[in-house]
Formats: sequence, C-alpha cells, structure tokens
Amino acid sequence: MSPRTEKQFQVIREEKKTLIMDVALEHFAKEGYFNTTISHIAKHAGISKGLMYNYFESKEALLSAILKRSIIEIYKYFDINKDGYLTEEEFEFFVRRVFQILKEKKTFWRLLVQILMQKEVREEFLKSFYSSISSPDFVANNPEEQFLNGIFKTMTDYFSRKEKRNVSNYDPYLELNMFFLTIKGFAVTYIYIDIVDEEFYDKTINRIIELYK
Amino acid sequence: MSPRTEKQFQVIREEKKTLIMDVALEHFAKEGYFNTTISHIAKHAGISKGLMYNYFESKEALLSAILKRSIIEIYKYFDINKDGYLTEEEFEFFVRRVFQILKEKKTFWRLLVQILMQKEVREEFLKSFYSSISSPDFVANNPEEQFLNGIFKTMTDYFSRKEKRNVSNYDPYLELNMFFLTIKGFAVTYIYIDIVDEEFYDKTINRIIELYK
Amino acid sequence: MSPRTEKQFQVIREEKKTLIMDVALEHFAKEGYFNTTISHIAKHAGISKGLMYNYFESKEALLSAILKRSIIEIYKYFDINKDGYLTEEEFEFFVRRVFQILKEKKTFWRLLVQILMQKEVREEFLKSFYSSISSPDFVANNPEEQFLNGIFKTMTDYFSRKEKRNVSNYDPYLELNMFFLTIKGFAVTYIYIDIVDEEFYDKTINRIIELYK
Amino acid sequence: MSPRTEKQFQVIREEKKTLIMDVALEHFAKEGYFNTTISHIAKHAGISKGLMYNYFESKEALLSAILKRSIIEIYKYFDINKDGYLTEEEFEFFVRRVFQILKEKKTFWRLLVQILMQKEVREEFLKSFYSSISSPDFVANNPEEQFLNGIFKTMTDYFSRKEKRNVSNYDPYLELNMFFLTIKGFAVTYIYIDIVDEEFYDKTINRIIELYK
DNA sequence: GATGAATGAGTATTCATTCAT
DNA sequence: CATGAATGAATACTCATTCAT
Repeated sequence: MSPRTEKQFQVIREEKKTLIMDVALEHFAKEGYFNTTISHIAKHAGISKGLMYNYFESKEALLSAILKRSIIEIYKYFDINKDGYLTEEEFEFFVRRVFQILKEKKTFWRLLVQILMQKEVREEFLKSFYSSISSPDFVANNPEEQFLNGIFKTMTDYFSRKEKRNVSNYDPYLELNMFFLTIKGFAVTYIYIDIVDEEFYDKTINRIIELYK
Repeated sequence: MSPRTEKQFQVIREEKKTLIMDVALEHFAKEGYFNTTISHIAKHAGISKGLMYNYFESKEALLSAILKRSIIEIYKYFDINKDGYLTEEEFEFFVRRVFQILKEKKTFWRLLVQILMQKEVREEFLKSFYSSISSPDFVANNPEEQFLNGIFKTMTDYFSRKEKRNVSNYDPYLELNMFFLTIKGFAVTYIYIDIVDEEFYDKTINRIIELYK
Repeated sequence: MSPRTEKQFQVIREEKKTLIMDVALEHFAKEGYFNTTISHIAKHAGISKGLMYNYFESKEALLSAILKRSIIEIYKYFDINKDGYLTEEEFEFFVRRVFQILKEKKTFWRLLVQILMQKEVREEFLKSFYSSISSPDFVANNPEEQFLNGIFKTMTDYFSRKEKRNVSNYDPYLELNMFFLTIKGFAVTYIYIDIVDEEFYDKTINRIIELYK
Repeated sequence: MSPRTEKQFQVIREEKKTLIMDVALEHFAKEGYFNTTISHIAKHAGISKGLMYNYFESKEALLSAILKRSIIEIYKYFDINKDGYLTEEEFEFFVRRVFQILKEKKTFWRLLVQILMQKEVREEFLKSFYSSISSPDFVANNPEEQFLNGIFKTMTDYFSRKEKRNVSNYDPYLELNMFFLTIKGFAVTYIYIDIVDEEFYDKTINRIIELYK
C-alpha cells in the first residue's frame, strides 16, 4: 500500500499537536506547570511520552508553544483597524474585549499569570515573545511598527489626548500606568474566582471604563 | 559552667529558627521556592540538613512559617487604634503604610505573590492562615473579632460612608473591590521593577489615594 | 513504460544499500556509533527510517555490514598473486598498500578502531567476520584456504625465511608479532592526526619497512 | 549521642568513593562505559543511586575521577630521579615498568584505551588531564616544568644522544615516534589478550628494549 | 518499496526526608 | 542538639524499532 501523502501527515501532526497542547494547558492550569508531569499529559492525551517529544522538544518548549499560540490569538483582536489612533469607542471595545477573553479563557490566563510571576521564566518568555511577534510572518502583517511598542505608543497617545477635568496635574503617563495597574489587578483577582457574579463582573468593567475612557 | 536554663535553650531555638527562616526567605525569593533546595538553605545558614528538620517538619512547613510570620508582622500596622472606624486620615495612613512595606520588603512580596499564584498553595495557605490568625494565641491579642473579617468589615463601612459625587450609581462594595484591584495591580507591577522611580512611585500612590480616599 | 525488471530492482536495492552504508559510515566515524541515531542517518540519506529497516535488520546489522564491506574490499589487495609465498618486494608492496589505504580511508579506520576497542563488539564482530569470510560465497572466491589463516601463515613463512644479522636469538614468531604491533601502533596513532606531515608519514613507513622487510 | 567527627566523615567518604570507583572501573572495563548504567554500578556497590551522586557529580565525572586517579598513580613511577636526563638504565627501567603496570592493571588500561579512542572524549579528557596534572599540588612536586612536556623533552633528548650504527640517516624524532608507536601497538594488542604467555610477553619487551634503548 | 507517526523500555539525575552516630 | 551519609521515588528525555497506510 502506498504511504500517506505529505498532506495527510501534516493533518495528523497538526491535530496531535493541538491535542497535546490542549491537554497540557488544562493540566498546567489546574495543577501548575511544575506539578504536571510529561507522563501525566501523555497519559491523558492518550499518547506515548515519546510522541510528545516527537512534536515538542521539551516540556518548556511545550509551555512556550501554548503561551505563544494563545497570546497571538488574543492580540489579533487588538487595535483592529490598525491606524494607530484610538478613539474612545475603540478604547471601550478593546477593554471589553480583553475582559471577555479573560472570562472565556480563564484557565489559560491563570496559567499565564502563574508563569509570568516566576521571575526567571518571566524574563526569558518576554524576550522570546518579543522576537516571535516580530518574526517575518508577523511583521508582514504589521509593517509599520513593532507590535507591543505599537500598542504602547497608541495607548500613550490616547491618554495624552484626554484631559480629565477632575484630575489635578493630569499626567498621561501616570494615567496609562494606572489603567494598566487596574487591568492587571482585575485579572489577577478574577482568574482565581471560580464562580463569577456576572453582574458584578460587568459593573466592575463599566467602572474601569468610566475611570479611564 | 552551669547548664543552660530551659529559657536559654528556648532563646537559642528561636534564634536558629529565625536564622533559618531569614536565609530561606532570601533564597526562596531570589531563586524561587522550587529551585531552592533544603541543602542549599542549610549550607547558607551554616547548619546541617538534619537540624533543619529538627525545627521545621518539612520544606512546605518552612515556607508556611515564613509566610505567616511576615504577614502577621505586617498586619500589626493595620487599623492601629482598632476602633473599627476608619477615618480618611487612617485610610490614607493605611494605604501609604502598605506601599511603604511593599517597597521595603519587595523580595518577600515577590515570593508571596509567586506562591499565592500557585493555585493549590494558594488555597491551602489561605485556609491555614485564616485558622492561624484565629488561633488561641492570636485571638488572645485580638479578642474582639476575626482579623481579616474585621479588616473587611471596617473597609466596607468606610466605603459605605463615602459618596463620590462624580460616580453614577455609587456602590460601596464595587468601590471597595476597585480599591483592592488597584492595590493588587500596583503590587504585582512593582515587585518586578528592579529600580523604582521614586517620584513616579509616590505619584501613583497619591493618585490611588485621590481616587479612593 | 514497461515495469522494471527484477534485475533493475536489484540494482536499485544495491544502490540504496550502498547509499545508506556510506552515509552511516560518515556519521559513525564523525560522531561515534552510539551518538549517531538512525533518524539522523535516514534524514541525511534522504530516506525514511522505515526504509532503513527494509534494508538492514538493525542498527547493529548496519554497522556490521559496513565493517565487512570495507574489510573485504581492503583484503582484496593483499597477497595479490596468492601463491602463498611472500617475496621481499611483495612484502614492501603490501606494507605500503596498507598505509596508503590507511591514509585514504582515515575516517573509516578511526571508526573501525573505535568499534574494535569495544570489547563485546570486538569479539562478536571477529566471530562474525571469520564466518563471513569463510561463507560459501567467500570460499567460492578463495577456494584454497581460510582467508585470515592464510595471511597469517604466509607472513609466518616470510619471517621464518629471514634471519636478521643484528638480532640475537632470532625468533620469526616474535618478529611477526613485533611487525604487527608496529603496524597497529602506527594506525592507532595516525587515525587521530588530522593534518598529516606527508614527509614524516613516509619516513615512518620507510623505517618500518627497513626494520621488518 | 554526639555526631560523628569531621575525621570519621572523611574516612567514610573516602572509603565509599574508592568503593564506587573500583566497582565502576570493573564494570566500565568489562561492559564498556556506555553499556554500564549508574543503576548497575550502584547495585553492585551495594549503595543507592542517590549516594553515587553525593560523591560524583555525574557519570562522566565518575569516569574522569577513575582515569585521573589511575594515571596520576602511574606517573609517580616515571622519571624517578627527575633530573631530566635519561640514562640507558633509566630508559630500560622505565619501559619495563610501563609494561609491568600494563600487565597488572590490564582492565584499567583496556578501559582507558576504549575511552581515548572515542574522539570526543579523547580531546576533552586530554585537556582536563593536562590541567589536572599541572594543578597546584602537582606543580609543587615538579616546579620546573609541565609534566607531559617534561617527559617528551627528556625522551627527545635521550634519542638525540643516541646514534644507531645500523640506521641510515638517523633521525631522533623519527626514532622517538617509532618507539611510541611500538609501545602503543603493544599496549593495544595485549589489553585484549586474556591469558598472556609470560615468556613471550617478556621476549617482546626485551626486543623492544633492544631496538630502542 | 516507502513513509513517518507511534511506541515504551531505558537512562541519568534530583532532592526531600530519614537515621545512625 | 547536631551531623551529613544514605535513601528511593520521581522526572525529563532518548531512540531503536514497529506498523498502519
């Protein structure tokens, strides 16, 4: 019988990779990265340990792949029209979208936060993330500027344009910082709340938008 | 020479425990809890591994002891006059104190955050912390009420009394939540900043106080 | 197009086998037998792992095939007229030929030496080599005598005929042994010298011939 | 009960290290370095794998320790009066001593040869060996020169002083090389001979001395 | 013939914890 | 109180080999 075609192999590979990443994310998030063994993942994915290493060079590479996949996917929704100018509507949309994603992918975010709190991992990952999002493919879609820098600049511009009446000595950089603090605090708080009070969740979002829009 | 008294032994014991905890905290915070081995701690504390186990039942128990000690010590500065009523001055003092401590014990807080982000650790610790602060010893010094509950109630009362002009549909519980979010976000952000811009640090604190006082 | 004939298939088979063996030898010699993986060989030979096993039963069988092939090929040049009588000219030709081959196929010899130094491999291989050269196919081409035994006898005869003036108590067996020692020592030394001083190489050969011719 | 003294611990350590090294050498030599597992060594030494790693950082470090120990021990007997001048008597003594040691420690030498034939190991080991024999302790006993360099120079001097009547165009460097070749060839041959014909062994040595003394 | 996904037994290494002294 | 030798279970990772297609 003739062997599988190149395409068939690709499909198999892609499916298995996805399967492994999904299972791994689930367990990393539930039991923590260090407490989750490769054996455990393999068993729950219904494959052998060897196959894991056929697809991912190491446990760390697996983690990295998971993180990148999810973050890339999330950033797709940012700064949608990419004109570098954030209107109030775009800002609000952006904030709501972030919190929507946070709610939908809570386990992933819990993992991400856990990982990023680990200082060593943190720095290494940030570096590799930067380089991954500024890879040829990525840049091709964003020829104008580096991604994160772009986000940051757009946000700074946004806060520079605003002038809050009720704020003495308005400082756009401070305001941007406050905004990010709040987002982070929100995220860090909610990823550990198992059953979310939807109404309160929305109220909080509204309040944040009210404060920083 | 006469043999040491029971009391002297206790003092020695206490000093050794403190030494071990100090060294352990230093290394846990610097290299992470999992990456720090008992051997390493013992060597740096100038004692044997065996002795470590004479003082602490396990590595986890050591961690637990460190966390409890530090948190207890921190809470001493809270709600100083303990009348359950927070004036605006007390509120401001409290916020500034928290950030002061954050700045002074950054490594400890980094560790604490890392640890608390680990879900399993988190739950176990919170439980044990709750019971420790309501233990006989603890209660003896705070006969009036459960500690954290007290804090929480006092804060809720504080926000209930306020009515922000510029906030539509003022909700004290929401406001308390926003306040905690912000504090957390601030903490999570600053524990990873190695060199702090003092002026900006203070500006941020002032802004937080301005928002929630 | 007509289907390939049986013969054509055989040619293809033979070519593939040769290709695999060449690539494998190259990597075995460069990186060592244990450090060279089947995957690596397959990739560099441009074939699949599965096909490898279609041609060779195991990694060890592949090694064995390589060794046999090369040694058989080398022995073709020995004792060319096969009359069992070694003249001084034939002796010198033989020695020079051996060293010529050593120089030309240094990587192969390095591998061979490495392999033969591994005791277990050594014994197993020597056994299988002996039986292979006395296999039906082999014997068919050398009907008169066992190969190695023949070499050995011819050499002993050669040294028996000589009587070195400058040697007290001349012992042909000892002299043969000394000769083999020297050859081996030379080989073991030169396979690890990356850049050979041609002049010195030749001088050494001349000296060896001078001593044992 | 009071703990063991520092000295007692040292004795235990030294004994265990020796035990492990002895057992390891035996198995490395018998089954080859790669085929010998740490588990195997530990089991035969009657200790746990963990203890192995208490004494040796890795399998490679264990090997290295074995090699160094034995070589250092062997070199003690070289160039005994250390005047850098080799008389004919000293030369003969040296050669006989080398072959004596070869006979006595055949398993070790077999291992050494196996290891040194592995190209990668070879280079790394030679480097580390060089630095180990020029360590403070070692240099203290040989303040005048690096060890191996010293040996080499002394040998070159020795061959320079000789002028073989029966050799046309006598070349001391060539002669030294021939001598080393022969020694190596002898060693490589005899480490694999299980039962040595003592008489023949001695005859060969005599012949080598006759040729190069 | 040909492919490469899949296997699983095997290996070095780590480290919290115990315990004889 | 104090020591550090000793344990052993656990873990990431490797690779020759098999097999469905």
